[in-house]
Amino acid sequence: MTLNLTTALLTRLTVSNRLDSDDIRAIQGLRIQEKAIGAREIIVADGERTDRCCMISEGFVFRSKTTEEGQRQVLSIHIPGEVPDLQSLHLDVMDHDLITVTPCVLGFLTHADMKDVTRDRPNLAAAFWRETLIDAAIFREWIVNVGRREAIPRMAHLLIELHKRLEAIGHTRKGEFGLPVTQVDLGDCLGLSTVHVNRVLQFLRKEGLIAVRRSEFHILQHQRLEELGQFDPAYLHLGPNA
Amino acid sequence: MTLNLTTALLTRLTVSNRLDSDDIRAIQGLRIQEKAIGAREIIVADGERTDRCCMISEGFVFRSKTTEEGQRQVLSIHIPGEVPDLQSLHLDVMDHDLITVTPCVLGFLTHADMKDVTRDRPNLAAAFWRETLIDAAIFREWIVNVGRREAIPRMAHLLIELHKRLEAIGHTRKGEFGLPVTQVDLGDCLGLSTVHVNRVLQFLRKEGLIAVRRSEFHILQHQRLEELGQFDPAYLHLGPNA
DNA sequence: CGGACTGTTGATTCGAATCAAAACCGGTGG
DNA sequence: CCACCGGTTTTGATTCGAATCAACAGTCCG
Repeated sequence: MTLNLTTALLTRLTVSNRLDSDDIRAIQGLRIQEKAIGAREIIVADGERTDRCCMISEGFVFRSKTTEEGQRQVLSIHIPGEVPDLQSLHLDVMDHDLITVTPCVLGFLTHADMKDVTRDRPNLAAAFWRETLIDAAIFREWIVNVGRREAIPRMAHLLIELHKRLEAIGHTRKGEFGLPVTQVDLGDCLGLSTVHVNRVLQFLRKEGLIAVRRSEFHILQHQRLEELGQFDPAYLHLGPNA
Repeated sequence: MTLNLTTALLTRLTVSNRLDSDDIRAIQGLRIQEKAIGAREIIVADGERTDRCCMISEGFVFRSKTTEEGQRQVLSIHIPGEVPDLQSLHLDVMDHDLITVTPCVLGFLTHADMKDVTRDRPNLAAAFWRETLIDAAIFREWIVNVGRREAIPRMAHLLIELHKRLEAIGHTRKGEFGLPVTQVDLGDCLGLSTVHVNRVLQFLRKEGLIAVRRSEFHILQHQRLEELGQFDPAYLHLGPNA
């Protein structure tokens, strides 16, 4: 069932890139090795070398680092269609962990194949390069989020970002999206303690901005939440290059 | 005097990339428009579109974002030989500011030329791609720094990082390096207030770890400062891909 | 000389971490 | 079916790191 894998990848790629029919055919021709994997499993660890990239077909994946004191910081949340370790194509050693948050279906692409297809099709090379640049843009925004925003706006910003990105690949239903993460996870994303995450979420619920039940997040007042989080979507670079 | 410009670029590129003689010739053949510019001047602003990239020949450049409340967060510090807006080649709109910290000599490369050279020489495309990936790796470490480290280790980490990067391009003299930034700047890099930056620097001086006079930083006890900052240089990806 | 940054100091406030304990939940197995 | 368990969420009390506020000293420069 490589079909679903390819579809997820193409859906995500065409959100931010203009691909012609030959590009699409080349993507469809890629060999992708499918693998289902459980929640909380390490895909690639900090310090490892790898000869393949991992595309997410279903589920959520974290990139994270853990400090010597055992404090974890999540660096990015990845959603279906993304290739969270695309950088391994040109950086030989992993400088962080890649770990599933939920049970996932992954598709593995060998570096050899990726190098072939990017050499043969400059437009695809540009598209994949661009994907890594968008990752970097999101990292930049996270630096601002963690460095300069207080807990409540920080959380608001994260939730809006996730909603926007999931919306772009059609994984939302009128403000609702499934995101099976714990409050511990959210704390690790935002550089906050679990206790404080809990209080921030309570505040946002009390204000009627969001509703959460189980792992379903529901954004009730988009406008107000975006203002609260000082959200400007420019950094997501959704939509193809002009 | 395009010679100095090209030298700076090549010095930096060969720190992290293996270039063959044809690659080097191609770089040397690039048209670079030189421009001297004062301190605290905006090179490209958030929201702008640009059709060229900016290479630093001399001086320091910040990438930064400013929140609605006027709080600035510095995203990265760039040193001679780097191309801090290389991402503009594939991201049409700037999502942050690029601003000089000191008087600088810059070299501008048109996107058209960059696209030509990367299309013709896949190895150079990979090298430039890799540069942007190393930028992203540094962003990731900054997320950890700002999100999970307290003020003193955070500062220690930044100083060690800068020393290592400057050392790689031969801009240090036994632990000393010139870095003409104010304490306000350091605060904006680290997500700390100016007052607290001052106290942290005093602590590091009192402990005999660093000495600062004017804009000259001197790292007196490397080992101890690295331990204090929990520094692991892997993320800098110095040295070419294995 | 005067003015504008820059660096320094002390007092106070505040946001978030930490500590500690309870309530809740979903699954497991008897 | 229910008791039990581990992980998660919630609550309250307390501590702590860093921001803020407010001066003041030092330095550079026109």
